[in-house]
Amino acid sequence: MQAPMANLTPRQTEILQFIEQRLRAEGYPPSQRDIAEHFGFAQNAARDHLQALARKGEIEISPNDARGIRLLREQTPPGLPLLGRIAAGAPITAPSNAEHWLELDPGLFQPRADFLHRVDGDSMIDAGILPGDLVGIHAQSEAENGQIIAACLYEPRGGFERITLKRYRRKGSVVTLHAENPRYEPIVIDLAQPAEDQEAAPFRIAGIMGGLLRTGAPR
Amino acid sequence: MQAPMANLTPRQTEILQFIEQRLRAEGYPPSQRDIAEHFGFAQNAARDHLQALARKGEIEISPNDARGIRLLREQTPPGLPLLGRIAAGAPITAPSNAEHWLELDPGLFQPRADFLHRVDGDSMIDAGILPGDLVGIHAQSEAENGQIIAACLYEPRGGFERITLKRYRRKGSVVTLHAENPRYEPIVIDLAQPAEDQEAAPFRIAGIMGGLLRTGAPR
DNA sequence: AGGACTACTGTTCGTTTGAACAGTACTTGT
DNA sequence: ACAAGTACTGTTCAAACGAACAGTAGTCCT
Repeated sequence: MQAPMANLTPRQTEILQFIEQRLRAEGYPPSQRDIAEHFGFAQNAARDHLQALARKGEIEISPNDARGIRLLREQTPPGLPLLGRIAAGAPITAPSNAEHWLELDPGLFQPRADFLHRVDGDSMIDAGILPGDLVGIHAQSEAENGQIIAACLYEPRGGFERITLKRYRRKGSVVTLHAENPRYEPIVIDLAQPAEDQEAAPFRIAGIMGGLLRTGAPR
Repeated sequence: MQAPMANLTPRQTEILQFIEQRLRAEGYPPSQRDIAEHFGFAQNAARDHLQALARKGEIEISPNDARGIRLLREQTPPGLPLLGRIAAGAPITAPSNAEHWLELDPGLFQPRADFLHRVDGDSMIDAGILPGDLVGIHAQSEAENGQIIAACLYEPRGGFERITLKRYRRKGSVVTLHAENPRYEPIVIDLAQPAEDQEAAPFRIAGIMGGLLRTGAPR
C-alpha cells in the first residue's frame, strides 16, 4: 500500500534534493527553468525529470501551475523508533521492529539516540531509571567500563532477543552486567569460554544510553 | 531590531492566512490571481495587499518570480521553553524567562507540558529524578494530594522566585511539600496563618509534573 | 536484436503570471 | 483641510512558465 521508496537514479535524487533545498531556502518550489539553469541543461530535461519523479511517486505536479510541485515523501519529521522485542538476527536498528515512532529530536540525547527502548523492570531504579521510562540508545557495538548499555540477550524460550539495560564492566575476557538494584544479581559472561551450553552468542551490545524520557509523572 | 508584529488590518490578516493555508495544502504559495479569485477581487488588489504585507514585514516578495512569496513570521516550531529563575511577579509561562527552547513535542508528556524545568538538586532522587534532569511541567495552579508539583518559592535573599520540585500533600489548611530524599526535611505551610514573618506569599503552585527528559547517561 | 528507460537538445506555442499606470471611494491621523 | 493609508476596479504588456512535438545517445534487460 505504501509507496515503494526510491529506485531513484542518482540524477533524479539530485534533482529531488535540489527541489527540497530550494523549498526550504525560498519558501516556494523552483520552476522547471530554475532547475534546468541550476544543472546546466535545457528546460525539457527538467520537465522529463519531474515527470519521472512524479511517476515514481516522489512528487505531484499540478498541471499548468507555475512551480506546481508538491513533495509527497517529504519531511521525515525527525523522530525516533520505539523498539520492542527484537527478532533474533534482525539488525537492531531495523525500523520494522518499531512499536511506535515518536516525534523527538535524536540530538536531544547525548550521544545522539538512534532508537528508544521501553524499560520494563525496576532493575535500574538506583540509576533513576524507572519501569516504563523510554531510554534513548545510541547504537554501537562496544562500550566503556561503567557505561549503561542496552544489552541484547537471547531468550531461550521464545527464540527472540530482548533488550535489557545494564551497567557494563569488563575485566579481561570477563564481562559483568550489573543491575542498579541490590535485589538483582549481576550477569557474568566469560567471552573466553564460548558456546558452553548456549547455542548462539548469549549477549551483545546494542548500544549505549544517551538519555531518558519519562512520559508521565510517577504515581 | 525585531519586527513589530502586526498592526495588520483584518483584511490583510485574512490574506496572510489564506497564503499560509494554501502553502500547507498545496506545498507552494498561491499566485496573485489565485488570491484575487479566492476573495473575489481583481488581481491588482491582491498585489496591493501583498505589497502592504511585505512593507509590514510579514512576507518577502521575489520580484518577477511566479508565486514568489516567502513567509517571514511563520512557523513556531512546536517546542518547549526551558525556564530558569523566575523574576518575582512575572508569569511563569512568560517565554521571556526562557533559558533555551527545545524542539520537543509538548504532547509527549502527560499531562501535556507547557514548559521545562531543570532539576538542580538531589531532593527528588527517590522518585527517579536526578540533578540535571529536565522535567516537563503542565502549568496549573492547583494540585491533588500525592502529585509532584513545581512549587514556586520566594527566595528572600535575591528577590526572585525559584522553582522546586516537591510532592504535594494538603490536609485542611496545612500544605506539606515533601522531598523524595530522607536527607531533606519537608516544608510545612499553614495557609490559615498568612503573612507571619514573610512579606509575600511564600509559595504557589506553578504546575504539575508531566514527565521527564534526561539528556545524557548518568555518570 | 528489440523494447523500455534514462538523460538529455532544440524549438514552438499558449497560458500564467507579475508589473505598471491610471483612477475611485472611504477612513484615519495631524 | 490635507496627506497617508486602505481597499479596491480596469487595462495593458512583457517576462516567466508549463506543455507539446521531434530527435539523439546510452544503458539495461530478456
